Amino acid sequence: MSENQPERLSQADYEVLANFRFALRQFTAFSTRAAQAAGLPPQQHQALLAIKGHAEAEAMTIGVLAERLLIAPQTATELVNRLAEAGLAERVADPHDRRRHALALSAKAEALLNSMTLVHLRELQQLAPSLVELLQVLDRAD
Amino acid sequence: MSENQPERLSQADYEVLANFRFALRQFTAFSTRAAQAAGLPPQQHQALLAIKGHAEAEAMTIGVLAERLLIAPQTATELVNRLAEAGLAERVADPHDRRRHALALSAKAEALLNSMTLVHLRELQQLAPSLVELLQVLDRAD
DNA sequence: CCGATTATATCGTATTACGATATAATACAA
DNA sequence: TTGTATTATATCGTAATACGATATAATCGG
Repeated sequence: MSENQPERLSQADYEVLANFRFALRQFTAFSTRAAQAAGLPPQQHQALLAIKGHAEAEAMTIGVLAERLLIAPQTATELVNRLAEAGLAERVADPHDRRRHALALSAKAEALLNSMTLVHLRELQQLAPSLVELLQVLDRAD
Repeated sequence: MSENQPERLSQADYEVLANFRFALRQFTAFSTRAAQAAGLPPQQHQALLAIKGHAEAEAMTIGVLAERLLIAPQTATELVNRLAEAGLAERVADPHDRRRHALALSAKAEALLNSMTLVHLRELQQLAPSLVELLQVLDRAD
């Protein structure tokens, strides 16, 4: 790829890809540690972010949450159960379609997510340059 | 962050971060599908890449594999057991330190990893522009 | 108004990672 | 050299969580 000949891979190609995956793992490990330090299983943090970070126009439902987290719908159900037990989110009946359950964050969840998001954005600002460089090396023809 | 005031987060900040995580999930989901289509559990694919993509100078051992995959050493042991059972890698006794086990890929593993890596690099070349843009939005002061 | 579809939920199970712990080899100090 | 700490890998039991199969309830389309 470094010579734009997709058929032949050099050792460097493997190394760049391996380094990219390592960088992604480090970021998610950072995120996991930050969530757990706040008393939050990482997937619950992801759910809070997905709910809060959803375009305000559309309603966030169990099904949409599943799509955004790339998990099966029944897994999203279970995840929302855990969020509810932890007092972080609750189901709000959708008056127009009583099959649907919209999701609302508690004040506690908003506060947690606020501080978590600050920390994550800062971390990403640190990581961004090297990630961008890795991505550009992947793309480079030389 | 979009105004470089780390104390206040806008809705857009949450959305950018949520979109970034979504993009990462999509990439790992792509990778998982590609691995499983090749008959490989995704973590075994990661292990092969980490072994192959390790700088040639240093030996790749169980412990180093654990560091690169960000897993506990005993988990790396179990992973290597599975790789060995699948005929993808084997332990090579280190003559200088008989506690250490170096790791060597089989021809089958090399072939699998070659085609997987080609597909991954192509996918990343597609994804790179939007990932870079997301990262730059995260960093932007406006 | 009825069969098909959609949204969510329940239950049992499988995978896999880890904590606690064990074993073997090496390092290093006295 | 010998004894003890340290390092590298391995074993075992357990816990977390995601999914397949399936169920239930609501809505849609004709």
